[in-house]
Amino acid sequence: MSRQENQRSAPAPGEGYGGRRAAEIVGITYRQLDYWARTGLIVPSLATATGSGSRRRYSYRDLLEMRAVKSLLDAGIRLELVREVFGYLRENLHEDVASVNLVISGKRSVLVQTGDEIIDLLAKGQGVLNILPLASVKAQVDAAIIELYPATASDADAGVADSVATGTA
Amino acid sequence: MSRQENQRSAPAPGEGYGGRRAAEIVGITYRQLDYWARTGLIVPSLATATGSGSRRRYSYRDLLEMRAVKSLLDAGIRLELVREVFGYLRENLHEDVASVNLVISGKRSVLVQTGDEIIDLLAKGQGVLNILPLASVKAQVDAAIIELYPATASDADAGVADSVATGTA
DNA sequence: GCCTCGAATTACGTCGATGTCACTCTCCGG
DNA sequence: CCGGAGAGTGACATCGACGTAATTCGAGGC
Repeated sequence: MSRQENQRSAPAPGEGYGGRRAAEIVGITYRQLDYWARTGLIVPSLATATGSGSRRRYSYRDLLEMRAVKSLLDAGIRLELVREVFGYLRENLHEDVASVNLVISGKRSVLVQTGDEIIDLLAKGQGVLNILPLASVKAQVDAAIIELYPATASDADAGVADSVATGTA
Repeated sequence: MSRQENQRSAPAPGEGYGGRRAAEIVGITYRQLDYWARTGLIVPSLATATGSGSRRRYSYRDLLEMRAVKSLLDAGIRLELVREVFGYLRENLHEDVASVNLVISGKRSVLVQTGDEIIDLLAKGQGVLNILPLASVKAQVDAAIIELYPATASDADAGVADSVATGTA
């Protein structure tokens, strides 16, 4: 939406991330990436697969989404719920990725900034709250890129390089 | 642990809840109750099954635990994680059920009282937090008992009858 | 333009968490 | 003491979310 990243028939090499690379960076298996792409959970936005032998191309933003999915899975959340959430998340996710928490309350999802809002939800809501700090998602992706492919680390937009110093692997 | 509720060979009729009843009150299918009992997730504490034709007997506390499980499932959490959590929960669950929140942070679980503690966990933790208010669990069980079987409603210990007024079904 | 390498695809298997259904056995009332 | 109702059991099927292995086919190097 900001750069010239509309679907191009031939993305420049080195632009975006291939399937295997993306899976490695995010920390999932290739099979998961493939399954997610086929079932429409995370479709590569630079280039989708067009048959055997073609290449998927994932944007940096795609990596963030995939990492968010993995974090939710690691937290014991079913993929089914993740699917529902991401419909909402994609519409409401802007550039302020690093300062927002995703809160899943039953069927609804909200993006909140402060912890006080969470306490509000806790007081009013009857059920379970699932909270994902998006800052950690970005930090983990950036750390993985730098560790695995330092050359392409420029994809992470500038100004957040300081928050990566915590990643250790 | 407080009353004389050790395993008795013949529990008095009307004491505790049978399998079908328990499932109805908690709001799960009988198959789920059965599966949970077989796999050791929630074992009826008054009388376990001893073969075809025998009867399971669930205590009120069992109902609370099952309702907690259902709430977590409804929130999109995998049963596998629930199993891990309940090992901890059973050890640390006291009479203050109505004022505590269960917080699942990765592999660890904690019981917290105030919302401030949750914000602390949010700031320090890297991953997802799952929060279950136990008060709502008790409220839902009590409401269901009163609506379905008002005669046996004395099983819910006194002093909480006021908190049931919110239940509507 | 061909050839190979790597990425996608297909086919098949698996495992957990149930739904369905027929069957068996215990308990309780008559 | 006997019969039926109801509760647990077993066998089988299902569905999502992958794992594994073999197969295919586009894309870039020569």
